[in-house]
Amino acid sequence: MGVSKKELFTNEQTTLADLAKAIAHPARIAILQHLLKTETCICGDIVEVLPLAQSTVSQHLKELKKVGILKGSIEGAAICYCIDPAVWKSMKSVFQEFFAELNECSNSNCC
Amino acid sequence: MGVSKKELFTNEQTTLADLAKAIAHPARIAILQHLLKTETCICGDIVEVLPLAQSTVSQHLKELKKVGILKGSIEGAAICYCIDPAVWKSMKSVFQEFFAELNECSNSNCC
DNA sequence: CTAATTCATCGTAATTTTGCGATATATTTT
DNA sequence: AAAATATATCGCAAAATTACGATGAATTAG
Repeated sequence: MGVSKKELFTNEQTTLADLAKAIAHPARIAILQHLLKTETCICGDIVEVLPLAQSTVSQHLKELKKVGILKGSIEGAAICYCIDPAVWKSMKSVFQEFFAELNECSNSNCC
Repeated sequence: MGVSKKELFTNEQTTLADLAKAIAHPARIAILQHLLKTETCICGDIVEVLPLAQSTVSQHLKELKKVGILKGSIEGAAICYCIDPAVWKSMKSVFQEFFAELNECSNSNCC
């Protein structure tokens, strides 16, 4: 049974896994890259740059909002989506620290 | 319909998404952390450090092998799992470059 | 006020992921 | 050769993800 066993892992492990999951879809990468490229917030043209239906894009935006990378603010009829720089930097650190942990293997038997 | 539309995205986007997906589960983070902590390859005690069945752990190992972070070598009756330092470093770079792309938003209307 | 626009949510369906037990395969031990 | 050990794979079931169209809610335009 595909029961979720996430309660059996540490907070650090589930946090990193959740952050990774947030960017574990090309559509969400595309959304973030578009925001990074334009260097500003997006007020209404996200759906146009993605080959997906509006409702699907909205779901992906929701997942990015869930981990806090994106924040949306109401701007009249439109909603502006921005990358939260603080969360972005914190995410960057989390990944950086994880990837920094590698030391070369000292076991001459297998590496 | 949950159709996969990954062919509609760039290689860069799907590559990053696939790498993120590889570490998007606490069990796989735990496996990697254990390897990082012991600073050597693991020959046979992976299942013991995880709260999951042997077959489930084997599946998670398979997913890590799929993106190349892990490589396994037969060592008698056991199989030794090692982090591939080259793949690890390349992964580190991919994430680093992605996270380095942030410039502060220049739109004073919303940020 | 009404129509149009923008985005979220709901309902539904297909797909993928997660997990386990059972079984298969390979090696070592006895 | 037989038993024990280690790991992979199969088959299945539950859950999560992905996607879409339809609908709802809020705002702006006319």
